Amino acid sequence: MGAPKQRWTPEEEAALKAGVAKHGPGKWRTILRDSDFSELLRLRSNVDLKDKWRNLSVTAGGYGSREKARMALKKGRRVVPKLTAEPMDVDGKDMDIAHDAIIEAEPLAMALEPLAIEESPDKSVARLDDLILESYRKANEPSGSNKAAVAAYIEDQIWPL
Amino acid sequence: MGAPKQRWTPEEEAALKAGVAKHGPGKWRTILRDSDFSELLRLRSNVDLKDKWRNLSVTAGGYGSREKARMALKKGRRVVPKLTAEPMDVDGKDMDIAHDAIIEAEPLAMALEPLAIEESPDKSVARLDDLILESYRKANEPSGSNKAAVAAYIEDQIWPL
DNA sequence: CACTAGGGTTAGGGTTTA
DNA sequence: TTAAACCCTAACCCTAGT
Repeated sequence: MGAPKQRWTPEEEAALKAGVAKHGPGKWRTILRDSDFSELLRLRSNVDLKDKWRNLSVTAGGYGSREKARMALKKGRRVVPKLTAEPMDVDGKDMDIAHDAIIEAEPLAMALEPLAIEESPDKSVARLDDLILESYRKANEPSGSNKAAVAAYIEDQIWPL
Repeated sequence: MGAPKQRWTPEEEAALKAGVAKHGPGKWRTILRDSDFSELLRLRSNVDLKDKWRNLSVTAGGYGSREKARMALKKGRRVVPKLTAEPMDVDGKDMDIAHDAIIEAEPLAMALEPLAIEESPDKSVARLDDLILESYRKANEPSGSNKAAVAAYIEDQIWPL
């Protein structure tokens, strides 16, 4: 059998997040070709990136950081076979939209000028933009410095757990 | 207040084994959809099949109740990234390997590859036949139903003359 | 033909039950 | 206490649409 299963390392995860911050979500192949990330993500396909980003979006929805309302579920006697492994509505669509709004609002590469923080009632949005800018400023200073560190910086600041 | 556990019957177990022999391990949904097994496994989900197969694999290892061959597995790293449209290796070379593996496989549940039984009615069928019977023999005893009849039924469904 | 989006399925660690 | 059955969900697959 071919693929045992590849768990995402923190470095890969950070690289993906930085890549999305730079190019925007949906630009998986672009992120993969970007020399800033191609090394760290060399073992991942564009589809892998897409799937991982989806997972991140779902878990970032709050379940991950503060999950405890789980044991409330009760189990009933099964009468018919479980049709599918969870049809469940764990789609996370809402979260995806939120993320897209944040990231796509201003792909980092174009956002070197002061961000047009038109309104953004959600303060987390403004904070996010600042953090990305700051981290990339740092990234460009020490040439050839550790990309993973930069990405990890972004990660820790934005998605702390 | 609990979910009543539904123990696997010998018939279900035999159907699962036959299904794996026909489609290979990991094709749980395929096995479930196969009309040869859908009747017997109508109360089981694809995840149930997977879990049961795992249990069988552990048991087939021959470890006593006091042995535990727990998670000694380490995570290997994939060497090359999976391509978007990965070309599957279906040139028959793998079939030979799989065939050998099956013949030598003593813990039945260890490593089976899908076999194109319908396409290649050769002597490997007889080998498989023996394996299924053997594994079935291992499955239980006392219940009133006729085990041999069940096994014969399954075999007839899979390998009709 | 290459890529992405999104639903579906599997793998494997964790949890519960008997 | 243990093992079979069941749960959770990240990772991976399939495929329509572009």
